[in-house]
Amino acid sequence: MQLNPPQQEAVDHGAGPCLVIAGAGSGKTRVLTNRIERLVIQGVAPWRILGFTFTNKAAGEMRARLEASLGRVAQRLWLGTFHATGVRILRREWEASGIDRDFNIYDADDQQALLKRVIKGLSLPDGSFTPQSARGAIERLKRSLVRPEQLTQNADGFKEAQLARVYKAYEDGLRRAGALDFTDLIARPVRLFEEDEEAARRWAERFDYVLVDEFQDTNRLQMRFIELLSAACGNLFVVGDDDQSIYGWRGAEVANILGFEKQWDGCKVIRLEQNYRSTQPILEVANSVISHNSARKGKNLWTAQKEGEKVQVLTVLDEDEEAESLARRIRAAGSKDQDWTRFAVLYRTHAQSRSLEASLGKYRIPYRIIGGTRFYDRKEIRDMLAYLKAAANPADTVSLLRILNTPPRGIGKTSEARLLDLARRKELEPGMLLTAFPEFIDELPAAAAARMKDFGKMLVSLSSDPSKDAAPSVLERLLQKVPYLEYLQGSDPEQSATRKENVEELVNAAQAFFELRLGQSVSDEEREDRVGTPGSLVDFLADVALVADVDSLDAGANAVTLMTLHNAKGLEYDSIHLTGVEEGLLPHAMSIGEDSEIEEERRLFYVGVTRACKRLVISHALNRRRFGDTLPASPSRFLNELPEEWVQREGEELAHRVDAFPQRRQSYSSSGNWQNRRAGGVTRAPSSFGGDWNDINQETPDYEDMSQEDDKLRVGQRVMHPSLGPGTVHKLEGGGEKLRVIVMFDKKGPRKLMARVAGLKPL
DNA sequence: TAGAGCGCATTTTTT
DNA sequence: ATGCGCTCTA
Repeated sequence: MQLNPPQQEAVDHGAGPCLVIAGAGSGKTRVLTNRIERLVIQGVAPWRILGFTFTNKAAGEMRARLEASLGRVAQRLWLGTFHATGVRILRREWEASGIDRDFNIYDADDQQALLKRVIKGLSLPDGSFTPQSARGAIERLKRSLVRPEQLTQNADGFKEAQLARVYKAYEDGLRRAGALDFTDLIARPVRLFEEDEEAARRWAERFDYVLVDEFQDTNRLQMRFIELLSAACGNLFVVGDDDQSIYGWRGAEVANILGFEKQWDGCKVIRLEQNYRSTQPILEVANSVISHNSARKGKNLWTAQKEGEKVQVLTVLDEDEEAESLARRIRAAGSKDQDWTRFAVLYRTHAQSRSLEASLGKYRIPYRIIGGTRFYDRKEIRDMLAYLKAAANPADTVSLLRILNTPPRGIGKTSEARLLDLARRKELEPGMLLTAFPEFIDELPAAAAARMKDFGKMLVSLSSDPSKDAAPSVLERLLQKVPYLEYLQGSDPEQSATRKENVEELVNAAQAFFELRLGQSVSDEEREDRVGTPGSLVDFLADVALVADVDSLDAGANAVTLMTLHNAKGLEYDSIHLTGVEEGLLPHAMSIGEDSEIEEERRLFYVGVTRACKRLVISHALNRRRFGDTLPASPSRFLNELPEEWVQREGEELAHRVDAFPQRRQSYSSSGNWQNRRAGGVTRAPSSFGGDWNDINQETPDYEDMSQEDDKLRVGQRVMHPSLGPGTVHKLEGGGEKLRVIVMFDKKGPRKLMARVAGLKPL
């Protein structure tokens, strides 16, 4: 398909700043990829092009497309999220930034665990901060590049002085654990550039073209980052849609896009208003609703697809009926060709997925959920990762405390408190006491001391060198040494099966990651951004830290997709069911009041509507369960903003029935059962790593057998290769003449070799 | 120290 | 409804 004139103009834009206002479905991804392609073809070095995307997945897809047209050079493009790019820079600038080269990344959960400990330790008056509120406040400060010392000096009032203390202690905690939080990943490079002119110039001069996708959702800090990195070339090309700005709560500033023209002299503005995705009725609905917003550039999407069914608006009695009717519709529409990937069900909050899941399960429609409790957020996975992180870095106190007594090993709260106290007196991290200074532990009561020393030994034995040991091997050793699976068994039987599966998934993910690295030869330049030997524990942990759930959305699974409106950004489906369009939910109760917040909710609605290609069903229930009991719900104000000629309403008469609002309804699904369906129905992408590892035998290596099979090579043996250097045997495959060996080389990472010709010498 | 039992807040959205 | 943190008992 050919580009239309404004698209072509954007692709061909030369030097200088350019703002592309790209309406929903107007082909902005095509514009971005074609533009990068054009630049490279005209001779711009790929590594001098810097592109920011909103998710890792978007970056991956863009790179894949470019690889298809440009070939391998596309791998050298700087394409990624702000966070991933920040990490890349920090891996090279760790010294100048005053951080560890192999810094840890703390996510929201880790941050809160740390804050909880910090707040407790400061003994502030009557819980003036919850971990959540402190995290929010600190994040805002970091986004404005305010450091703890500055806040301490300029604290305005008692409350802020308290916050300054929390902030300071939190930063100390991060530093001692060698960790950065998400915001640091951008704030630290920005701070470096602002304080070190030379570094700022070095990095700005690295890039000839800077491109930003989803520009409407950038915050001030990210904007600063962009400015600094494009300062030398001035070729800043941003693409976005002010009507789709839905991350204001996370600090995103629509002002970045609304004021872009003014900020950048000689900025070219291009508008993409032809929509290639949706039919006319859908677009009419979208346009009509969004026109009620005032803070916008204003545009009118149009489509050549004049045919199309009207948008349906359904009134139903309650959420169970909503789920039921939606499942029936999907069943009817999808049973012909059984292609479930064409359908998506959207909602405002994750909690709404429960009844939807129940109905889909009942009708035997395969589905998967994006987000919610993300894979890497599950307790069992976090526990496993905490073990791995603590093994890699015992000073990571957040991880260490998480697993100190999980599974229970007789180190309870009292012992933990004593350990922390001892650590404070010795000015060492608790993990360092346990792993490196066991003699100090003897100062504690004997019984607990013995258990702690055992724990420390176990931790040390997991990996002799985390930056060289293969990630899957360490994980296997962990499962051998810690009776974690047995511990799961103890919990409620419904859940324990699922949890075990999840642990297996993690083992698979580690394995897949290792196999992915096996196939990659890493250039010296790329190695600068990496940490640890490819495929090693440290490498794995660094990769896992940045993964979000949308990133693992596996297009292969034939299933209906369930997700929040936020997760749906950038995606499209033939048929969209937009559920729970009620006051209090969309717009959400938390955002009713402020006009600007209502407008953001309206944009969220708009995003939902514009995901649909052919069919859009919007539903609202007259009763909704909240916090356990059922309350009446009124239709969303947005439903009054629809153009009636393009809409077909159904079930409206329900609202006038006397019995539509019963005092209190019992939930009629037999309680507790949806868990079951969830476990059966969810098809989870195995991991974020797309590596092809089918040809690899996944069995757990059997150490005994291997040593009998070949007396020279066995798993775990140290070997020397003429050109690849020293390494450790990771796995043996096949036998006799065909014996192949996977070796984890200290410098080069994993390689698969024919044993007969590899010329390996045992060490 | 661990597990049971009770009261309480929780649900907005996520890189 | 559920999950967490707190208290109390074995």
